[in-house]
Amino acid sequence: MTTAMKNRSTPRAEDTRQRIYESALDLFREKGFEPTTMRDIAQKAGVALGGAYYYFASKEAIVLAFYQEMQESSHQTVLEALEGRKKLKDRLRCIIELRLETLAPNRKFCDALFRHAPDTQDPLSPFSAETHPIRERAIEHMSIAVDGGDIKIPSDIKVRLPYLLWLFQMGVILFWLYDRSPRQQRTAKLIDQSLGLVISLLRISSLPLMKPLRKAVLELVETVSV
Amino acid sequence: MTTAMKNRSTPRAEDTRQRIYESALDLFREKGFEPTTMRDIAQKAGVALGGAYYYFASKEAIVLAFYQEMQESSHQTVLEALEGRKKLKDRLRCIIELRLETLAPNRKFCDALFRHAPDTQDPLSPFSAETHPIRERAIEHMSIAVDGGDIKIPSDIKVRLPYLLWLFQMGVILFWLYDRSPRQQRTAKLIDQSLGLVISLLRISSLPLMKPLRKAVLELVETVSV
DNA sequence: TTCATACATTGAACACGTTCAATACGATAA
DNA sequence: TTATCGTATTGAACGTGTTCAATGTATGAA
Repeated sequence: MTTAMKNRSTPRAEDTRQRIYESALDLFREKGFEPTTMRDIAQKAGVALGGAYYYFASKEAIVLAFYQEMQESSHQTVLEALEGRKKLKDRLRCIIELRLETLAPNRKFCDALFRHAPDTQDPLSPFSAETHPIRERAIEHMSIAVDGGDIKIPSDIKVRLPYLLWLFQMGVILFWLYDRSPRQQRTAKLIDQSLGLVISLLRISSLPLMKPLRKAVLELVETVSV
Repeated sequence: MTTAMKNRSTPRAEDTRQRIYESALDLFREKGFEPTTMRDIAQKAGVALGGAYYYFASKEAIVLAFYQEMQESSHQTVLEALEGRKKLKDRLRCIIELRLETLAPNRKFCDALFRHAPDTQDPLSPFSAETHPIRERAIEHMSIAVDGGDIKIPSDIKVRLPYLLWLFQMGVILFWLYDRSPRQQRTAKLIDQSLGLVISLLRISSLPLMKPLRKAVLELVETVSV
């Protein structure tokens, strides 16, 4: 949608779009998503109210544009950060912490991203068909992290593991968004503990004894995610 | 809040409140939460718009009242349904299926319950202090299910297990709410598979070998839920 | 009966996200 | 230069959830 619009758009239009986008993010960062009104955004960008809707389908679509841009611009950074790290635990931690660092200045409005999350039909849901490309790239990071890691993954769960790790990451982000503890200490603790658990589970999952359990988990994942 | 109001209220007022409540639920069931307007509700109840707000703090508060009422009225039913069932798997399935049956006619608007779920500060969140009493009763059901079940639970996880099972139940409900498959077949599958997995995990967790893993899980739960 | 008071009810008004018909603009063709 | 046409921009208007000052109403005291 965004791209299609870009093709036909004047440089001038692209400029207006950018002004609206950045005004919105500034205000979101300052006041949060809900307290910021579309009238605020339009005014700061120097356009009429309707102008904002010419470039963005809705207020939430602006946040989605941010989500998309963040995902795209993070690709290279993630690859570089993974260089030299061999332990899977470090590689996963690396991805998650990078993401939180990027999100940190935008913590006040990112909750809007999860507003319609469970509704997979909603275009703005992280699980929707519309956000599929964004999601795939995030999952790809997990895939890379696993492949270059030090832990042997049973072949049967290997296909779904990146998706599960992405889910895990989304959970951490969600927790972090609403973590009111000073300096988000609880999130730090959560990451430590849950990463340890994930690694333990992955190690254990290789035991021949665990085959039936692995299978049960996989079937469940299939049911949930198809 | 509701109770405090009840104490001082005239029978006439209680009648008005009930009319508003039932009109709202009727409309929610028919059209869903969002498409139903407070003006619709007021009109159907035969009061002015402001009247609805005299009895309910917000549109979502009406849904919360429903949630509360459902939880209260389900207590006896759950106890009776658990009678005679010995296998933990059956006991858990029983509770979950009862809940889904109760929710089924209201499926169209229950998504409103999860709208602010992750924000534990939001009074309407199932995780908030305000909804603590409702939550506790639901968790108590799980406690009863476990206690009367056929599976020996390690003492260290026994305290937190009911809470975890409640979380599990909430997850199932959330999945069911957005399950578009015919007759919600996917939810049925999910319940079967996940219950099997839960039981397997509980069995395994008793093995002495699993002590460190149990501990790791417990610490994580503590971090998340404090 | 009359008044006082607390409870109950009203509907206009507000701010919001969103829509849309009308208009301005700017590049291209004549 | 002028006319044309698709793009860009405008702001009034709509329907929404919510607020609130004003008004009505019943009940108990005098």
